[in-house]
Amino acid sequence: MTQISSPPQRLESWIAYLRSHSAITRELSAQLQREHGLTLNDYEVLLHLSHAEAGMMRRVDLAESILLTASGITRLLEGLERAGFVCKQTCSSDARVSYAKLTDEGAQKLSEASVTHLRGIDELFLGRYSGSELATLAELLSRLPVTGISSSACS
Amino acid sequence: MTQISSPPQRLESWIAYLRSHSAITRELSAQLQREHGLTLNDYEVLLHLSHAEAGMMRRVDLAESILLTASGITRLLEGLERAGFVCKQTCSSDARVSYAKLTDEGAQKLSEASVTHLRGIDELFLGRYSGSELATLAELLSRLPVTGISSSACS
DNA sequence: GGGTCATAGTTGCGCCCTCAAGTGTAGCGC
DNA sequence: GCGCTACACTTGAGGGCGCAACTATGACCC
Repeated sequence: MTQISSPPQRLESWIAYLRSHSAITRELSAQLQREHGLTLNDYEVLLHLSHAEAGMMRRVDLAESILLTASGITRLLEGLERAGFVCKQTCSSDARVSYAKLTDEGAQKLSEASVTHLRGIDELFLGRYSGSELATLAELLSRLPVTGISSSACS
Repeated sequence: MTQISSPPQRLESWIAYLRSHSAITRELSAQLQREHGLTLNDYEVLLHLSHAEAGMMRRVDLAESILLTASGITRLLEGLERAGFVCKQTCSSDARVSYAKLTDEGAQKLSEASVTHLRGIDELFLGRYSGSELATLAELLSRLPVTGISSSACS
């Protein structure tokens, strides 16, 4: 058993990665939930929509951009639609697709939530590094996979 | 809206962090599930137990070490007990605590799963960096929070 | 037009996890 | 011994999400 009795040096960064992610997202998620009633993924969706042309995206693209499955997006948007932050929009040229469109309330909500959320991210993540360290980190992390959903997404 | 219309440079590492984690854990989890019927957390539990004195730990300590709530651990261990990989052990000096103890089958399972899993981690994470990069990464990640569960966390 | 295949989206089912509330002990001051 | 608080753990309810199966459309070919 000595073979696994002590975590190899190599694994340390992996473990730190896992644990930190768990701790940080739990905290950020709780914050967002408490103060704005949003999930981390809710927030991400609003954010992506706000960056998109005309504030709308195809559901499938939305799914890919926040790394959720198609069904995940359906349910997530369900909640956001009920809350009035996004609305459905059909596509005239292809009846299969439907867009999710950010509403004014959604944009409003996003900008409110952004304040808290960005502060949280800063506290728990960004604020712990200098500018150059952040750049290093970004470079290192950018080598990691970012797909994994269906689609083969030859991104 | 221009205020959030383009993700600030600062946020890039945060986004990479989120996305990579999502992609990697989904893949590893699927791998582990497919080939061994284990969750990522199942695996972590077995691993922690294998490192522990006498192969056993208090449930509450186990919870903290894999960043799960008390109830999460109860349910997770439920599954592992049913599968015969861990067993319950009472404490003679304090009737409140019960230990989770790694069984021989559990140790066996762990060592089987380790092969696949370590390979997966290597492919998706470790293998993308040189030794010194790994050290840098480990150092950077070690500055992030690692608690957030109950305990004090009166946040 | 009628096959065949790819794609967008939804739904049923089930897992994992959290939160809040509840049970059974332990320890402490009286 | 009797309350009181602290702690370890369990349970019930509910949410988020993935997987697989399904529907509806579009594209292509004969």
